[in-house]
Amino acid sequence: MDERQALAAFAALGQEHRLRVVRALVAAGPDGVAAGALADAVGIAGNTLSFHLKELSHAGLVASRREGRSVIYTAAYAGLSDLIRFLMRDCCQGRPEVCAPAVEALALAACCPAGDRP
Amino acid sequence: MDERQALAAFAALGQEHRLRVVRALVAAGPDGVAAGALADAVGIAGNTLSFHLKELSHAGLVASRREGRSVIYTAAYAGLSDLIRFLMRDCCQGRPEVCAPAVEALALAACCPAGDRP
DNA sequence: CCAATACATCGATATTCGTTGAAATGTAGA
DNA sequence: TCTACATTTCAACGAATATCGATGTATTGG
Repeated sequence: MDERQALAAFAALGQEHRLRVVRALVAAGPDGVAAGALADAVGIAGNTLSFHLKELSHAGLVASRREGRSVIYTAAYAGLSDLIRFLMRDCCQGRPEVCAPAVEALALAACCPAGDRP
Repeated sequence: MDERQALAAFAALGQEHRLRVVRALVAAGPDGVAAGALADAVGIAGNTLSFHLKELSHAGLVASRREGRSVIYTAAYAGLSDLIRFLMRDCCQGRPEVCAPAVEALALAACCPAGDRP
């Protein structure tokens, strides 16, 4: 991932409705959510959502597939992971003790439903 | 971390010069970098950098301390970690096999200098 | 084929954001 | 104290962006 892609991704996430879309898709898992249902969940008009989904797609944060009349959107987990790696790359000058706790906390917290963690 | 903070953080990172500042600070480690040196590294005027640092500080992504005439900025590792956790919270509906590879890659990649990884 | 559903695109507008130049604040040495 | 240095604040301008309304495209069922 280069700086240009990372900028597009962070800028995409720095917008209320787009962040909600991505979080909804992250929580929904690989099954994804139809565009119409996303519009309801986020509370915006369909055309506005389309604009935001295009932005997210261009940033590599979501993917889409057509199913009948609906278009199903899913989170692009690889894109999210690349983004995080880009941000933390070469951190702490070879002194892992500085940021290892943060990474550890992430690994524990990321993949369990809320309330199901130690 | 709530949505408001996460939005501020992502919006802050979605700007070329601010992203470079954060990455420079992440790479610099806990010693930090003086504002003047940051301005040179990023290639912007001091007053413009001040504007961006204020934004980053308000988003909880950087911290600062005064040392003589200089103000030393450091990355707020806790803030970065919270942000990532917020983004990935409740992912993949309890099916960790979907995003575990991403988290694993991150843990391996984050805390080693480039070229020092398997 | 026609109508209805589900999304996407386009043009216009209003707001937000980043940069600049000038001035102010704070700190250290002569 | 006076001067130089380092950083911040402020007002204002130009550029980027989110939203809305209307229109366009694709898919399904009658």
